[in-house]
This record gives sequence, C-alpha cells and structure tokens, in this order.
Amino acid sequence: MFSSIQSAKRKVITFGDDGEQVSRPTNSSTATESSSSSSSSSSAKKHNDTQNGTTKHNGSNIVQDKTSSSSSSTTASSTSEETGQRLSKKQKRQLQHQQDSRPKKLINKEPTTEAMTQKAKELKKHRNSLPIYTARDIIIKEVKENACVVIVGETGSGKTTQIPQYLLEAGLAAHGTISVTQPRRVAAINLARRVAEEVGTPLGQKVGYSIRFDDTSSKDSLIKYMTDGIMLRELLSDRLLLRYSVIILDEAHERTLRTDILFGMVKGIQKQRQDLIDRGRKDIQPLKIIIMSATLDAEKFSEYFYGAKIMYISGRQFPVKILNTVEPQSDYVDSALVTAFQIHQDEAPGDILIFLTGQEEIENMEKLIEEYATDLPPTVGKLIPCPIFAAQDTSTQQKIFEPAPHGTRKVILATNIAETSITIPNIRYVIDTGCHKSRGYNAKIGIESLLVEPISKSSARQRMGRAGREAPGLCFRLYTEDSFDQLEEDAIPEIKRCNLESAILSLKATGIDDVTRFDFMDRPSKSGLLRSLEHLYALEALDDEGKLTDIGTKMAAFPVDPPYAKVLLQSEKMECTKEAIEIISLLSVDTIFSAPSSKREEANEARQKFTSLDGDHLTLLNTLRAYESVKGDRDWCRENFINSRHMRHVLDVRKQLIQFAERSGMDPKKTCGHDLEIVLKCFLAGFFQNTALLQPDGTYKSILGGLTVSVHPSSSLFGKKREAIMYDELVFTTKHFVRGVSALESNWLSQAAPKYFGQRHA
DNA sequence: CTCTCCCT
Repeated sequence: MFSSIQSAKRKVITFGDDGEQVSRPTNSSTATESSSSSSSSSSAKKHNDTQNGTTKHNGSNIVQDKTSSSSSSTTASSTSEETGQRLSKKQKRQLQHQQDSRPKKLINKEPTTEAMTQKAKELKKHRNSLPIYTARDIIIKEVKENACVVIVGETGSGKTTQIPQYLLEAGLAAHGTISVTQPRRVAAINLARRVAEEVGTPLGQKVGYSIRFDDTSSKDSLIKYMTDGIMLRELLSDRLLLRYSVIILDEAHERTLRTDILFGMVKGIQKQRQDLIDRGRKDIQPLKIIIMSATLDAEKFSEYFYGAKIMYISGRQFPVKILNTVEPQSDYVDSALVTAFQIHQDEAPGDILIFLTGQEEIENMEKLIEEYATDLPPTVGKLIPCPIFAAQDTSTQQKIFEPAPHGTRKVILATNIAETSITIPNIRYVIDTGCHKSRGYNAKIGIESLLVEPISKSSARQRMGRAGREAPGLCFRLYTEDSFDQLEEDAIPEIKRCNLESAILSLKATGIDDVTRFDFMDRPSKSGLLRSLEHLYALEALDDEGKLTDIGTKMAAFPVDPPYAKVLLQSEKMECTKEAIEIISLLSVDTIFSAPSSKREEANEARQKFTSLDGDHLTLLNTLRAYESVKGDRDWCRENFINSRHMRHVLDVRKQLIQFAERSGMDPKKTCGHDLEIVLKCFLAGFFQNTALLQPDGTYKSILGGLTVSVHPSSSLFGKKREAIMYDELVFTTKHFVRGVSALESNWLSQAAPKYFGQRHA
C-alpha cells in the first residue's frame, strides 16, 4: 500500500499495489498462445479491464489491482479470434509479431542526394527488422485482391509509415498516388518527413505532404500524407479523386466529422469508378480503400465496407499497471493533488501526467501544488507543475519538453491535448480523472454545449498508454473499477454531436443532393440535418427544393464556415471585402488574446488600447492593425498579451482568403475606410440569426428562440448594455454564453434579412 | 466573471 503524506490537512487515497495480485493473462504475451485460446472478444476485454485481486483491509479498503500489458496484448489476444475467421494459421503468425518503431530523431539539415540514399539504405535494414515486415507480403496480397481492407494496429506501430511503402514497392502507385489522411497537421508533416527519409528522396518528390498553407507534394508524388480537411477540399475539384490509386484513412477510430464524411465519399467514389470501368472506360483505374484504426472496433468499419477483411498488427508498448480507487472520489481535483504527492513521495523517478478538463482547473491545480509543496519534508525533491493546453503561446508550451532538473519531478497538468495531439517525454505516471470537456449539440434547439463529461473506455486506455511509452508505467484512475465498467466503450462520433452546415454544404457541392440518404456510417439525427438544411436555406445557399443555389456554389468554394462565406459574398456588394476578410481571419482562431489567470488584470488593461465601443469585431480589427504597425514584434505581443502563433495564423488565413476572393472574381482590396458600421451590417448577412435584444431587466434575449443569453466575460461588451447585439457563437457551459459580440441598431435587422425581420421591424 | 480539441 502507499504510505500517506504526513500532512494533517490532506486525506489519503487508497489504491492497490500488491505484486502478487497482479495477474497477467498468459495468452496475452505471445501470439501463438493466444491463437489457441477459444474465447471470443470478451476475453480481450477481460484481460484488460477486469479486476483480478481483492483484498480486505479494515473492512472498507478494498484493494483492487490488475495489470494491463498495454493494448498490444489486447490486440494480440483478439487477433486470434478475429483473423481466425479469415486468415490461415500461418498468416496469423506472420501478422502477430510484435514490433518496435517508436519515432526516431529526424535529420534537420539538408542532406545531399548521395547521403540521402546512404541514409535510406541504413534505414532499410531497420525497416526490414521491424516485425511488421513479416506481414508485408500478406498485406500487399490482401490489398491487391480486395477493394477495401481494414487494418488494426497501435498508434506508432509503424503501420502508417510502412504500409504505404509496401504498396509503393508492390507497384500500387503506378496509376495514381497513394494517399494517407490524418486528422492532425503535425502528424501529416512528421510522417511525410520520416517516410521521405526512408524512401531516400527529398521531401516533396516521391513522398510529400499537403496541409493548409503548406503543400510539399507534387504531381509526381507517389505517397502523399495529408489532412482529412485537405482531401475534402480536393473533392470539390476532383470528384472521383482520380489522382489517387489508394486512399488510406488513418486514425479512423477517432471518428472525426471529416473522416466520417470521407468514409461515405470514398465508398461512393470507389463504386462510381468501378461502374465506369465496367462500362468500358479504359482511362479509369479502380480505387483501393484502406481503413486504419488503433482500437478494436474494426467490425463496424468492416461491415460498412462490404465486410472487408480485418488485419491485426500488434504493437509493442511497455506494460502499464492500472490502479483504480477503492472508493468513488467526490472531488477529482483534490484527489489528483493527493495522488500526485503520493507518487512523488513513494515512487521511482519519472514525470507525472494529470488529465484535467480545462484551463481554469489546470491553473487552480498549479497553485495548489505550489502551496502544498511547501509541506514536503526537506529530503524530498521539488515537484514542478507544468500546465499545458491549446490556448497557450508556443514558448509556454515548449516548457513541458524541458527535462526536470536533477532531483526534481515534473507534474504535467494537461487537457486532452495530451491524449493524442502532444506526446510528452519521460512520463511514467498517469493520473486519469476520468473526465473531459466535450462539445455537444442539441439539434432540437440548435444549441451547442461544452460540458464536463465522463470519458469513454477507449479514452481511458489512450490516457493509460501515455505512461508506457519509454518504460513500464503506472496509471492511477481516480474512479472505481465499477465506474470504469460503466463507461461507454467509445465516444459518440463527432458527426452525431455537432453542427452539420459545413459538411452538408460540402456534400451538396460535390453533387450529393439528397444528404438525408447519404451513406453515413453513423447517421446524424434527422432534426440535426433538417436544422442545418434550414439554416443553409436562410443563408440563401439552398433553394426551396434544397438544391444548391449560385450563392451556395460560391459559398462552398471558400474554406470557411457557411455564415462567414455568406459575409464574404455580401461584402462585395457593401464594399468592405478587405475588412470582412480580416475579421473572418481573426475569428478563425480560438482567440488572439491570451493570458494566464494570474495576469488577467494586466492583460485586460493592455487590451483597453484596442477596444472598440462597438464590440469585438472591431476590437479584433483594431488589434490586427496595431499588430501590423509594429510588424508583429514578439516583445510587443508579449507586453500586450497577444498570442503571436495565433496572430500569424490569422495572417495566413487572410492571405488565403484574398486568393480565394480573387479567384471568384471579387476585389479583396475593396474597403469601407473609416465607415466601419458597414462591416457590422455586412456580418448580419451571415449572422442575422445570431442576434439578441436587450430586455427591460437588463438581460439579452435571442431574437430566434427567445433564449436568455449572457455576454461572455472575455468580450469587450461584457457588462455593457446595448439595444441589440450580434454574436459569432453561442455555447452553453454554465450559462448560454455568447462570444464575439458586437452592438447593433435593431433597425439594421430588417435590412439584412427582410424575410425574417421585415414584418416585425418594418 | 470565463473559452476540450481539431480542420479547410
């Protein structure tokens, strides 16, 4: 058992820690043993998640313990059953080897061609020593013989770097590029770099990547890593994706909105291409589809893709022992704090990673750790809190990568950014609160929410895995075994809990007219679809029959959400395109302002300089102008609490929107000069539904729906009372908060949307 | 009196 902290004011949390209680399933260690197991997929689950030992202690301290030898064992043991139905025993053995291909350091300097070839030769030896290499021929064979294949393998197992190369070597890029889609930009970049090095040609030749603002790929690229968003844009100009011979949809288990749309799109495209070939078109080649997932929910993908064969590639990770609490914890922040100090005092060196839900919680925890660290006996080294969340500036984020000074220990306080997006080195201990913030969408009333909710089992396993990347680790779950058992297996796919306007406009623009009959893997609710269709109709993107209008066609061409696209089109008529583009760019990042809560006063004061009485849209514009007048000076940004990374992103978006505007025949330089009221009226063309009127009691009530909304404290109009307001976004958290708020005159509404407000305000 | 995260 853990010893308690000698601190009178702290409680002690009981976890299990008795080596003899650890039961490691014998059939999880090797593939051959597991293949003789006759049990079904429930056995894999059992190994991973079922308690193995129970000890009584003082009546109430029931100790639970279990070991997961990481998801690789799950993979290995279930490999047998799943592949058993489809692959021969020999194939099974070949597929079930373990592998090691954790990321190696990349070469930064530009090497010569010879050096690159030499390097590639060296890497070749490494590649061929990877256990996935023994499955190479089977993978090639299956892909050649089948239109769709599902491959399950651990993240970082090497499947994403090796399989495209195997297919390339097998000649599958002869009639088109092999593409690999990723949900994240950094992943696409890093994978392409690594694979270019292994292939032995400069990045951008045989191997390239394509992400927004950065395309290293060329016509000749044989393997192309890209974000799923880029592939969706490419669909608009190449509806049959004829430049691709193989499309690999990676990280399918994440079920992002974009991958879900791509599932249906590529399935349809594959069929269309085959139909054309069957009708004698010699210039068209069939499309191969490969779905890659890191979790075991492969049956669903297989069913969707005509019962596609599932192949399992086991990965290797160090074992992570899971420790659940004995009792439910009423306050997980407090429990996490106590657990962190228990680890710090009792456990071997290695950093701690705590999953929390948001910035506020993280900053509170940071203060608490510093406070309680003063109670530590002098023999114990320092415990250094390191917050990490997306809104931080890059320089702050870099700190988590610096090693802790000798004799000290870092405790990383992270949102779920550390679950998939950022990999932090030297983590041996994970503390999982079991909660995260999750975006929700109530289609009935069309309101988005952002609430703390329990995570899914797959999230819990993903979090656990973060402790076993470099050495065996421990995962402290601040919830009971029973609570874990009651979690959902997987998160609800994003497509079922978000606004679908953008997705629907894309579908319509690629010729899919009846979106209600689109082949969704998981169908969004009817009311969600209808609400989005109605909004697109209100924006004049669709006509009475739901067909795309000329306006809708133009809107779909812009890489922005439909309401912004409408604003852009409107800005031409109102002669304020320059300002519209700038404000849309500014609204396209989370926020250009950033400050830790400790410096909030200072930050607010700095922001006063840019504040417009008319609200956030013009405040943002003022800030951009000030930023440009100092040429984006880093020190200026720091002094004014401006997130320079986000600001640079704003400039990139602006540049791109200017190009898109020119391409659609607009003049992006058209300006309204000092008459900025025009821009706000222009925004109403896209946001007339996002408006609220001041009530006699001083609150705001939304015009559509009559909802009481509160101005978010980050807004320049917070606490101000104006006749009417327009907002960029409404999200329910503790209240219905509106963000990106500007003041209006209510008579502008009837001009902006006469169909909706004409009678009421005439 | 406060904003999980990703993408074009």
